Amino acid sequence: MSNKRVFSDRCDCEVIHEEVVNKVREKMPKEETLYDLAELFKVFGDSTRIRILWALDESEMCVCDIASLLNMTQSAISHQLRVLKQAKLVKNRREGKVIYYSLDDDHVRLICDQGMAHIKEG
Amino acid sequence: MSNKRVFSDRCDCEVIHEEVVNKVREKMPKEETLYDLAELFKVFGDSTRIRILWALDESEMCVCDIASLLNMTQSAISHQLRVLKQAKLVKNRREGKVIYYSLDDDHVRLICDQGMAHIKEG
DNA sequence: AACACATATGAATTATTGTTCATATGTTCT
DNA sequence: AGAACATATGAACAATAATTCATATGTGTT
Repeated sequence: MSNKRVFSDRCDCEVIHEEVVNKVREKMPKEETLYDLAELFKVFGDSTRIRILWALDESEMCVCDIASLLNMTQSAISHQLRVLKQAKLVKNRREGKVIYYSLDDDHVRLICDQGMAHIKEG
Repeated sequence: MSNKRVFSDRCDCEVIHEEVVNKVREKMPKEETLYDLAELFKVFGDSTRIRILWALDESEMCVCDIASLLNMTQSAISHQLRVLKQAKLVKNRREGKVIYYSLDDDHVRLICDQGMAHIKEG
């Protein structure tokens, strides 16, 4: 076990286990990748969006229906659907005036299920 | 297919597919559960915390090591570790002055992996 | 007991983000 | 073309949260 101590730039304390830190550093994904991952989870990290995702897992729905279901304004829902779409979590199709939203892929359900499993253990 | 239209409280538009909405409403988990789920994902939704989780997946580490690895202050890391611990995503053990943090359960990895899978498809 | 060190924490500041309000876009129907 | 409706969007406001700074706590060492 190494106990060398090295000052780093912005850390006000010292590295205690340099070897471990170096080993872990090598295995870390690119900064950018982890940033993107955090951005993805940020999308799941809002109760309005989670409720939308959960609802769409049951059935495709139009914006008004979702707004009514969640008792929120059409505008608020529309803004959130945009966020979900940018994250490629939902897709939509148009049928006349009405736009139907649905889940875009299976990861959504898997991620939610894992999250639920964690909560239920509490 | 039902096309009844009903005004709802706070929605500025009308329910278009009442049956669908009612069916979905029945299947929705309790409001509180989905709130908790969102709170969980919120914890994953920060790049500092995601990097900490990823690092701890490689090896248990002390606070200084993590601070050094991520080039951040000890204080910032400590604050985030508290958030992670409250969410039961990490645990710690003391060895003298040093406190080692590690992942608390397997969901962390599974959730991260699903998230990564989603990103990589993009 | 005094000191050094690893970590934790409270308050302040800055940054980010969700919702609202007003309005714009795009579609259907007459 | 104009009216009605479903949805989208930009700006403003309010709420939340991440980091910093100063300092406190807890442990080991001399």
